[in-house]
Amino acid sequence: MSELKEIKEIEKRWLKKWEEAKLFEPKIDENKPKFFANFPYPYLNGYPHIGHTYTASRVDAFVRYKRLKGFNALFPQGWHATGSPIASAVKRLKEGEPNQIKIMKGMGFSDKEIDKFKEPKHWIEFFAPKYKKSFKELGYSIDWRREFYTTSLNPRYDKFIRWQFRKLKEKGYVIKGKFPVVWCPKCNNAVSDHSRTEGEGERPQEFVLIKMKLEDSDEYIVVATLRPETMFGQTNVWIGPDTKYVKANVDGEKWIMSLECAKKLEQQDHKIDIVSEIDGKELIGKRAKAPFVNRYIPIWPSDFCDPKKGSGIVTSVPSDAPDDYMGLKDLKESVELREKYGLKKEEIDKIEPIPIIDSDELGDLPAKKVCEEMGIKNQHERKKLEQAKKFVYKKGFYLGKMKDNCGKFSGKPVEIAKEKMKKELLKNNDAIRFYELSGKVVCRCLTPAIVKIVHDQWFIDYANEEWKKKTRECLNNLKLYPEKVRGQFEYVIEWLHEWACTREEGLGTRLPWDEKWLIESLSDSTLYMAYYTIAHILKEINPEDIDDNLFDYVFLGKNIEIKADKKKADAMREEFNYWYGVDFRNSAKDLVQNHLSFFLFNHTAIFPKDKWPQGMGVNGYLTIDGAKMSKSKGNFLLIKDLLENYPADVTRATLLSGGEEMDDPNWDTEFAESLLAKFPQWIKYIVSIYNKGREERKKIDDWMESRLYDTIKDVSDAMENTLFRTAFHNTFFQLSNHLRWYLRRCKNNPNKKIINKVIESQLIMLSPITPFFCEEAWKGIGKKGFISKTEWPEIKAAKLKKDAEWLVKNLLEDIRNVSELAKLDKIKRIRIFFAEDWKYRLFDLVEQELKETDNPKQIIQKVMQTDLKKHGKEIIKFLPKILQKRALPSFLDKETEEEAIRDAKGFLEEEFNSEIIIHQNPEKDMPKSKQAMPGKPAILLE
RNA sequence: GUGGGGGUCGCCAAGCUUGGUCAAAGGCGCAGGACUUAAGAUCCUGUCCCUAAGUGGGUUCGUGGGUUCAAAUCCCACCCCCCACACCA
Repeated sequence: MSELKEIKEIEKRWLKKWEEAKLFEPKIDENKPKFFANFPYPYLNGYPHIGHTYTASRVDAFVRYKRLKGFNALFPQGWHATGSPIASAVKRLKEGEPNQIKIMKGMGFSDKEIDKFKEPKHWIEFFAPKYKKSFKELGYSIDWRREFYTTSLNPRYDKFIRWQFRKLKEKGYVIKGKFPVVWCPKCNNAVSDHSRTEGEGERPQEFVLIKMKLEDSDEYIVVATLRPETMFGQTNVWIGPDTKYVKANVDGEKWIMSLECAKKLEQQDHKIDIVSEIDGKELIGKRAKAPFVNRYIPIWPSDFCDPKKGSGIVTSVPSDAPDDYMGLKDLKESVELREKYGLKKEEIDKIEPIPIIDSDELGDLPAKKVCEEMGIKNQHERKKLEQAKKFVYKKGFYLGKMKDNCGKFSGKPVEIAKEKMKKELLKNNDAIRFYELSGKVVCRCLTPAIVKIVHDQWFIDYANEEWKKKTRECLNNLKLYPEKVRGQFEYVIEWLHEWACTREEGLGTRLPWDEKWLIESLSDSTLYMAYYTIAHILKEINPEDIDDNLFDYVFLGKNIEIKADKKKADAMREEFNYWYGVDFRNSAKDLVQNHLSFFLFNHTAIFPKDKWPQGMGVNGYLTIDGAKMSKSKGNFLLIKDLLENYPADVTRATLLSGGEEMDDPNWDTEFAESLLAKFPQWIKYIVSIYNKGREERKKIDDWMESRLYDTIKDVSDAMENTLFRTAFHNTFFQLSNHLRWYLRRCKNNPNKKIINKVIESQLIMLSPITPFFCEEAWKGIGKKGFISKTEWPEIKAAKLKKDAEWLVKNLLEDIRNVSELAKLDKIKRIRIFFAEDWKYRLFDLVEQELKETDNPKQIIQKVMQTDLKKHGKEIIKFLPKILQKRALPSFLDKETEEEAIRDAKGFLEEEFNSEIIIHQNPEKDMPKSKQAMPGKPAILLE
C-alpha cells in the first residue's frame, strides 16, 4: 500500500510540472500541423464513473501520440447540463421526494449539502470540479483554459447556441410542425418524464381509429387498433356490455365510443360534441361495416373492452389476436353467455377465424396456435394473454406475409403491408390517427395524463435531401476509427428525419425566436466543438458584447460591425481558423444514430467544407469483468474510488487493453491487479539496466535492433488507427519478451547503444498510455525535458538480412526436450551436427522446383537427374515425406546457420552447464548425426 | 425483419483481405521449478490428446457441405450472440 502511495506522490509531482510548463495549452503554430480531438462532454448529474473514462482515455492516448509525432495537439473539455435530468432532480429535491433524497445520500451527501442541490447551478459548480479533478488525476492532457459548461447559466454558450439556431433557421433547416406529447389536462402542460408520479418512459403510441358504420344508420362505432394489417381478418366487434359509451358529433359525424376516448380526441385536434350516453348492451347484436372485409359484422359482448383504452370498442381478429380468439371461443362454448345476451348459437358457430397472415412457424392462425400451446382457458387469463399477444405480434410483424385473401396487399410482408393499409384507411376517410399512451402516466398533480397534439413544435429537418447529400459528402471524406462503422453512418443518414428539437422543461438555451421553448440536449451539442477553439478568449468578453455578428465575424469570416473588442475577435478568428475542423471526435457506439450524425449534419449546414469534421472514432460500451455496468449489480465504479486502488497509469492501461474497435471493452480487475504488480517493477527494472553493457557490437545486437524496428513499425501502425490494445501489448509484452531474450542471449552484457535505444523507445511508445511512469523513468534514465514532448521513435526497416535467432531458440528447445527424454542425470557434453552440404543443395533445389510443380514424383525425378543421385537411397527415405506437405521446413544457407549456432555456443554452454561441440559434418561413428537437416541440426547428448 | 458487428485451443484475444512455414501470436489464469526466512515481484518451464533420445501421430478454429494437392483463412447453406431501428439522454 505504501508503494501505491509513493506512486500517487509521483503522479502529483508530474501533474504539477505539466501544469507549470503549460504543456497542454498549445499555441497557434503555423509551422506545425495541428490535431484537434475531443469527445462528448459528460453530464453533470453525478460523479464521473469508469464508463466516462474509456472514451476519454482513447482521446488522450491519441492526442499524446500525435503530439509525439510532431503535431500541435489540442484536447479541450467542457460539461453538459442541458436537458431534464438535473432540472428534474432539482425539482424533486425541492418537493422533498424521498427517492431523490436517497440517491443524493447514496452519493454521500449530508442533509445540509443536499439543500444546496436545490439550485441547478450547484450541480454544475459541484460536479464540474469533480470531473476536472478525476480527469486531471488520470493524466488527460487537456487544455483547461477552454473549459465551459452549457445552458443559459453560461450566457456566452447560450449566445453561441442561439446563433447556431438562427443560422439553421435562416437556412430553412428548422421547421414547425405537429407533435403528440404527454399532457396533463389539469396543469394544462406537457408532463416531462421526471414530473410524473407514475409512468416514467411511457410515450404516445400511434393507433388507428377505425370508423364502422352501423347497419341502417348514419352512426359510426369506432374501434382502435395497433394492427391495421389484420383488418382482413375481422369477424366481429367486441363491446363491453356493462360499459357506458357516448354518442357524439365528431368533425360533423355521429360517432359512438367511450367517454374517455371522446375526451382524448378533443385534445387531438377534433371537434367533439357529446350528444348522449348509451349502454354497451344496447349495441349487442347490431352490425357494423368493417373496412377491407367490406361487409357488416356483428357486435358481441366481451369482458376485455376497456373504456380507458382506445375507444373501448375492439374489432375482433380471432386469427391473429389471442384476446379475440379466446373471446370467440368463450361465446361458442358458453350457453349461459349466449342466453344472457340473447345471441343465437348458429350465428356464432358460423364465425370462424379467417387466416390472413402466414406467420412463419406459427402458421396462419397464430392466435389459435399460441393460445392452445399456452393452455389459455378463457378470456380472463389476462397475464398469459398479454404474453401471447406480444409473442404473436413479434412473429407476425417481422416474419409474416399477407395471404392471398388480402386484396392488393396479398403476398406483401406484414411490415410493409401495415404501413400501406394504414395509409389507405386514412386516405379513404375510414380511419383517423389516434394517440394513446404506451402505459399509464400520472402527473405530479395526481391527474392521469393524456396525449395532446401540439402545433408549434419545432423540428430540425434532417429529412432534407439536399442537406443529406452534403452530409454524405462530409462522411465520404472523413476518416473513421474503425472504418467498419461507415455502413452504420450511411444507414443513419438515410433514415434520419425531422427531429423534435425543443422541449418545454429542463435546462438549456431558449429558442431565440420562440422563447417558450428550450432547445433539447441532443440539439445543443452538435456544433460546440467550434466553441472550444475560442472559449478561452470569449471568456474575456462581456456577455453583453457577444451577439450574432461576433460569431459571424469569428466563425464565418464576415467583415461586419461588432460590439466586442476587435483585437480579441481577431484572435478568436485566428484560433478558429487554425484549429478547426475536428480531427478526431470519439464516442461510444450508441451515439452513432444520433449525436455523431447530428454533428456531421450541423457542420455541413453552417461551416464551409474546410471546417467540416475530418475524423470520428467509435468504440463499444465498457463492461466490468465481463458484465454490463449497473448500479444494481454493484459494479458501478466511480473514478475517484478506482484511483484510490490503482495508479492512473494502471487504470489507463487496463482500460485501453480492455478492447478495441467496436468490441465492448472490458475492465478486467485481474488484469489490473496483475499490471499493478508487474508494470512498476518492469519500469524500475529497465531504468536500472539503462546505460549498462559493452561498447562492442555483436551479432545478437542486430537481432535485438531488428526486433525493435519491427515493434516500432507495428506500434506506429496501431497508434495511427487508435488500436491501443495492440499498441500496448506490442510495446509492453512483446518488446519486453524480446528484450528478455536478448539479455539472456548476451548473458546480461548487452550493447549499450542498443539497450538504451530499446528502453527509450519502449518508454516513448508507452507514454501515450502510461504517461506518469514514463515521465518518471525518462527522468530516471537521465533525460532532460518531458517525455510527453519528445519525439516518437523513427520507423526504420530492420537491418538484419537473415534472422537466424529462431534456429537458436529451436535448438535450445530441442536440447531441452531430448535431455528430458534421455533422462540423463547430468549432461556432460552436447554435440551438434549440421547437415551435410548436399542436403542444403537438395533443399535449395527442391525449393526451386516447388515453385514449378507440386507433384512429388516430378520433383524427385528432377533431383535424381542431378549429381545428388548418389545420395538417392538416403534421399528417398525422407524427401517424399517432406514433399507430402508441399512445403519445406524453414532453413537458411549452411553458413548462416553455422554462424548463428557458433555465435550462441557460449550461451548454450551456460544454459545447460555443459560442453558444446559443433560438428560441421556427420561423423561415421555417430549415426545420430545423420538426422541433421537444414534448419534442424542433430543433437547428441553425452 | 432491415442495417451493422461478431462466434478461434479455461478466459480475453491475434490470425481470415494476400490458402501452405498454424496445434494456431500475445495476455490473463493455472501448474511446476529457481530465487526468497516468507509472500509478492522477477526469471525459467509447461498448459488439446496420445506417443517418445526429439523434429511423429490424432482431433480442433459456431454447424454442415463444397473448391483445392492443401482451408481458421476461399465459396454455399444453416445455427447462435451483440447493437441500432429514434424524439429517451
